Amino acid sequence: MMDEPASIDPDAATVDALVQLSFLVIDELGRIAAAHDLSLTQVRMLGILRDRTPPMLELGRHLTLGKSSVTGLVARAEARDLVRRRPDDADGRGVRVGLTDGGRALAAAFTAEMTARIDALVAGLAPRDRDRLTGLAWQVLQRER
Amino acid sequence: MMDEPASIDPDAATVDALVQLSFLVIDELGRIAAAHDLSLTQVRMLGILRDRTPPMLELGRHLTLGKSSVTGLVARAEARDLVRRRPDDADGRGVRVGLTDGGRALAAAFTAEMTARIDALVAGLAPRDRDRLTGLAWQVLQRER
DNA sequence: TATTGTTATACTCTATAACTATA
DNA sequence: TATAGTTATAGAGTATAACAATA
Repeated sequence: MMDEPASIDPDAATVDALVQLSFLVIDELGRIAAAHDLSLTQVRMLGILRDRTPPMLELGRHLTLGKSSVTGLVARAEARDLVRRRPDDADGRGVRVGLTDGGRALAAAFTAEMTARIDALVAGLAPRDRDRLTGLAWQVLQRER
Repeated sequence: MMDEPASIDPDAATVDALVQLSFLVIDELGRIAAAHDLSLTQVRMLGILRDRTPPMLELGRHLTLGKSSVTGLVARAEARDLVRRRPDDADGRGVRVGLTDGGRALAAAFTAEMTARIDALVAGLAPRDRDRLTGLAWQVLQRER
């Protein structure tokens, strides 16, 4: 559930450790986001937009959100001058979303704080162990694509 | 941000891998929860209540939620017969929250599905690597207490 | 007075359905 | 007719402030 004691299943310890670590990491990200008055969804949106200016639907696909959810998300971010909506030149129905300078700065600030915080989390590990953890996490991620 | 490319910082790869893996794990848990019409918060609450019958404020402390948030959370779960509220014998102001049989069954079902899903995630790792990952995750968690 | 909990209120996030404008 | 997006509406989650009852 997230604070299970290890039990009969020999892999329960693995599940446990992974789930707890994941909650820890996501909580940290949420805390950093909240300090900037952002939700994790807003943060993810800013991250996506750093190297793209997608139409609304495509942005929604990246976030696994329906189009009306994206409308609201973008509207709130636009009200804070973090993103901008422009009509799509190629498609008269389309609207493309892009970062403003302020949005870009906020995304950069978040990334910096996130890196510092996660680095601090693994600071207790020996460099070799840090590399092992990175490699193992990567292996798990690779199989999920 | 969650899909950063590795870059200058030698530890960026570690941050990246950890954040992405965490989002993956939490997303999976969210999917399982959603399949049972539960939010992650509801799931966490059920997990906490498996071996406790705490007062509202204490439940809120476990979830890092304010008391009014807990009131709503518990009210919705109570409406679905997952939890029950009882006056606290020891404190006339207090209300204790506990699982119903249905809530307990749902918590157990969730745990089983979660274990299966996370096990599947790490199924690609050699047993020795799985143990290493578990140990490393644990090391990180230990230092955070 | 301090503490436990609920109520009132408000805002974000998400979803479904109906609607508009363009393709 | 199909697609891109918005609007209307509704429910969950969270927070703050005001309030009730008990300590």
